[in-house]
Amino acid sequence: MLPGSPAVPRRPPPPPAASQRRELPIFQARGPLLSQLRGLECAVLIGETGSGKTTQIPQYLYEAGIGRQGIIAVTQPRRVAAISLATRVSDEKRTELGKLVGYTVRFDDLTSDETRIKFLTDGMLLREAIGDPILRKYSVVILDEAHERTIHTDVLFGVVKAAQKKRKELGKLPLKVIVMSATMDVDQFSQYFNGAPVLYLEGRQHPIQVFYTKQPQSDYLQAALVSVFQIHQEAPSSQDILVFLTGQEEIEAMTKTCRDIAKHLPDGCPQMTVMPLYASLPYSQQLRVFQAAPKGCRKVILSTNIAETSITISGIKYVVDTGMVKAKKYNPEIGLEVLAVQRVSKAQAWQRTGRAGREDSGICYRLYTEDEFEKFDKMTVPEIQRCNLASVLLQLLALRIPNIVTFDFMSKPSPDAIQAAIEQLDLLGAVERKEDQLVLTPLGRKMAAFPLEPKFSKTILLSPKFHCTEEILTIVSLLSVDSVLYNPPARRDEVQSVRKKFISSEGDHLTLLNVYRAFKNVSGNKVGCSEDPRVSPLSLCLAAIQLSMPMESSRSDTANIRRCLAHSLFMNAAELQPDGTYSTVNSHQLVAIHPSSVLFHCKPSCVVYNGLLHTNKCYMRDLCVVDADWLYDAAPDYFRRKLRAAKN
DNA sequence: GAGCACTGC
Repeated sequence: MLPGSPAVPRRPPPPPAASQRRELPIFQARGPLLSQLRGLECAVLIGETGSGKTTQIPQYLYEAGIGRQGIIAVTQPRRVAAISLATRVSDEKRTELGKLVGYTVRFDDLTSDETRIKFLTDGMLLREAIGDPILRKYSVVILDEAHERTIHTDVLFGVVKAAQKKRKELGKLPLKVIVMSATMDVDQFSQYFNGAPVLYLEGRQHPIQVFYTKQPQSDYLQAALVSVFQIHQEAPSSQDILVFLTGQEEIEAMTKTCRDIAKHLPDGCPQMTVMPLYASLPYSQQLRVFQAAPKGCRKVILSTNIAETSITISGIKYVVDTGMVKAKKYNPEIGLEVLAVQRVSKAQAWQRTGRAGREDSGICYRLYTEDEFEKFDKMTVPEIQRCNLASVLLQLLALRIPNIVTFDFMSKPSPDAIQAAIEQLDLLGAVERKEDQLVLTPLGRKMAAFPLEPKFSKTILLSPKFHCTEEILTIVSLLSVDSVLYNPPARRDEVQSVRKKFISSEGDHLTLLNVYRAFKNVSGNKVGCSEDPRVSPLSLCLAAIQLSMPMESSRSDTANIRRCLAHSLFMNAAELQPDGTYSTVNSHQLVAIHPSSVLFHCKPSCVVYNGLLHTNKCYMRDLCVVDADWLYDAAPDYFRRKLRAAKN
């Protein structure tokens, strides 16, 4: 019921002595590697997992005096990785974390004037670039895990390339760029960085046998179940199994089925302990996958793609890959996110396979035929080509990029997606045309200061007008933490009944506010007491205070809060139709209230929502009941245009 | 009428 904890970094194993650092495969290559890197502006470094590249390269550079004039930055897609790597490297250097070696992630900065090796999230370096587009603090930027192609890494490619060029023109200290990746996309990286040399590092991956099915499988769940129990009957009980499935619902159902079957196994068959693993699972339950099963008992982990990259489990001998993943696509025409079960890419399949060979040789069962595999896409489509670009566009404009359409993307987003993002920012009042160039308005510049989606930044910035800044800050903070109302299928009734106590007939935003107020009372009035530091009310308050916003409370007047939401979410409005369905004001799309909404069983005549998600149906999520009049007041021009369009 | 991959600022 209450906020679940974030993935707190686990303390890494004790630092290896200098001799152990020398045993890493990469140590053999130290000399030649350094002499090459010393002379290069750009390099692409390819290394398997376990090569030690992420922990050692920054140290080698530092020890060899390369880049000592500035800071060596190492970016990571995930906070946990940035923090644990910094901890690891500072231990190896036998220094205190935050001195020579430090890290910066959102709301958590452990660096000092002495810091020379800095681990940070890719998004964080991008944010720093807004204040300093040529990254003058840094002498070296290492973009790690580049093959993951997160939207932030992709934008950083363009930013560091531009910074490098600019610094050269200005005759400043050169910026060295090192792209680190697993064995894919090599040519693309090298080409993009003007033919940068590719250096290969030996890994320490163990051999993995890969098996395909002989026939295509019509039911991958059934096939997975059969595989698990076949392995279970044949393999020694100390060898654990990791199964890749697509989502929470599916994983919970399969967990139950496996447990039921495991209860009725024939004599002589080992015990089995089945554990689900997905991101919205509370942290305490996620932790269970790291505990070794008792002797004579096999661990079977049923996971989403979270175990592909974010969570590494030791002791996995068998991987069962269904070849399916649930992933988001974005349709810019109607601003619709589609979440659908689809085939993985070849790269993803290899990533999954690799999870079987971390400590010893492994075995991977692919529940598809080799012919099917050959038809998979080579790479996963980069995130920048399948999501809403409003946030990124706002950041690029804050970076004063002269022209978004000609920005040097490694993989260009579609013109439609860029256009949709421009329109979205225009509706929010964040952009304007000046001398035929798109620039931020003063409001847009303030919006870029918040580490939030533009529509939520706008809501906060509007809140003083409605005298409800305190409430809006709370609501926006809670919206950004997905575990406030943790709701696993098994405990759904229980959660629903608890939530009933706090339900507001005015919608989900106000229900969240009620929950928070109740939580605050029982937990001793600590503002910002959310266990999840990612977006705490406190940290957003700080951002608001920096913009000198008055911290007013509307107290029991919820109409003002709803007015404020209507004024910032007017482009996400839907009206009840005579036939009982809902239709969006913007594109007359047929939509429904998501079952997780407190308004699911209600029929308010007019609502605004945070976003649409298409799964089996097109659902509105996070709704607030509003007056139709407020919408018109919020954006008269917009609604006049809509009316005209409707008449034509 | 009935359901939510994964990150990140």
